[in-house]
Amino acid sequence: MADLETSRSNTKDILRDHARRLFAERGYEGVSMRDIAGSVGVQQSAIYNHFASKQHLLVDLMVDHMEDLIRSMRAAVDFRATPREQLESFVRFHVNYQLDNPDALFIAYMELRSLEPEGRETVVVLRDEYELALRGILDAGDAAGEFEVTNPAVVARCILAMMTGVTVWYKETGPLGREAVVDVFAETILRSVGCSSATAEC
Amino acid sequence: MADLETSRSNTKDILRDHARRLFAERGYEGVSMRDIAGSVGVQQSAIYNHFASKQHLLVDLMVDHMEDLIRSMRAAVDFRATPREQLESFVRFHVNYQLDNPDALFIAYMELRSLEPEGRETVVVLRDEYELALRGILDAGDAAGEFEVTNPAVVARCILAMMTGVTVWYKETGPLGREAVVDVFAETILRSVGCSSATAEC
DNA sequence: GTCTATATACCGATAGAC
DNA sequence: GTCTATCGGTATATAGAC
Repeated sequence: MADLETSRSNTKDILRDHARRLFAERGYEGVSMRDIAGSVGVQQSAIYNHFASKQHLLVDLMVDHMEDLIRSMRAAVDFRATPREQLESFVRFHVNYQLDNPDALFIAYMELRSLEPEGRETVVVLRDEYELALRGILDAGDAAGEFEVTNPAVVARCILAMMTGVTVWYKETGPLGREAVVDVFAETILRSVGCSSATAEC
Repeated sequence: MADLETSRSNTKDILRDHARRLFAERGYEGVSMRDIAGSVGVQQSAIYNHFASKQHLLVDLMVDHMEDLIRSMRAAVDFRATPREQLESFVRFHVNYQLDNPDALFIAYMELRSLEPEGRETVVVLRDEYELALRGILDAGDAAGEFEVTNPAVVARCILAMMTGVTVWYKETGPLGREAVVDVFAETILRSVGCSSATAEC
């Protein structure tokens, strides 16, 4: 299909790319349809040929992102491995994904409040699905005696919050390389569940 | 001073309380001066008797919050104690403060982008001061051999992100008590620096 | 599918009466 | 110090020419 190859450069996709960046930078409420159109180089009314409203544009971005995130996570984590290996894979996947797609993840985390009830419910279901995958790893590790986790539900949210925050401060141009950051996260999080690569426990 | 006793119920303080809640719920850009005034029960123009602009109102909220946060942290953490005790005090203080003042902390974390350069610089200095206090504890513990921290600067930010995220999901009315949440944070974070109350190491 | 022009509503901020 | 009234500007969304 030739269409698939050129779909990345059609107006709709370009609009999505610019809207994603602007929403992440200034927030949904802080960006106008004129801002998005101006960034792309079209008139404001042209957006309505591709999205029914500003709200539909936000929902489109968030749902597509969550579906891609879950799909990618499932491809990156081998759920037949040991809980320790699953957790390390999950963390390394998530931090890398976060650094590759900082805007999409930041929006998914922050702009739930800007969604009207219908779209909000759809996104929350997807977010819970992702969170439950991590919680399942913690539960399994706890049951197998590999981890020491007082409360898997709380710890899962702590771990996600810690990782999601990385985009707030990490700059690719800074003194710290990406691999080093990923390593620190993997080590810190494995330690936090009582499981360190430096100990014999795991 | 009788003035101090009644200052909590004057119009300016009431405006601050309502603005803080609304900014946290919908974001700075998502709240209008009419929204704030309507919530308090005055006309929009009355706000300008107390704050020069919407931006001044935001800066006022953020600076006051950061100063109170730092003052309270210094009162709660005994910097003559061992690094382990300092870290546990810091974490327990922060999570409790976060649960007592979820809106103020959420705004300080999220609305830096809504600040114009002048106010932004003021708030960033205060935020760095707070972050450096935590980083100092990690450095001291690392130097004393009590902690295993690969990169104190990164870990300090991880710990803060983890704690700041608690307000996103924690509901006081939920199944988990506040003390239990604070305990999980203290335990998880001490573990993440290679230091657990269950081990002989600390 | 993009344009210009416009409808309708709301925005932050100010002026002046009381 | 709060009110009513209003200014100039911008918001989302739509209509209709091309």
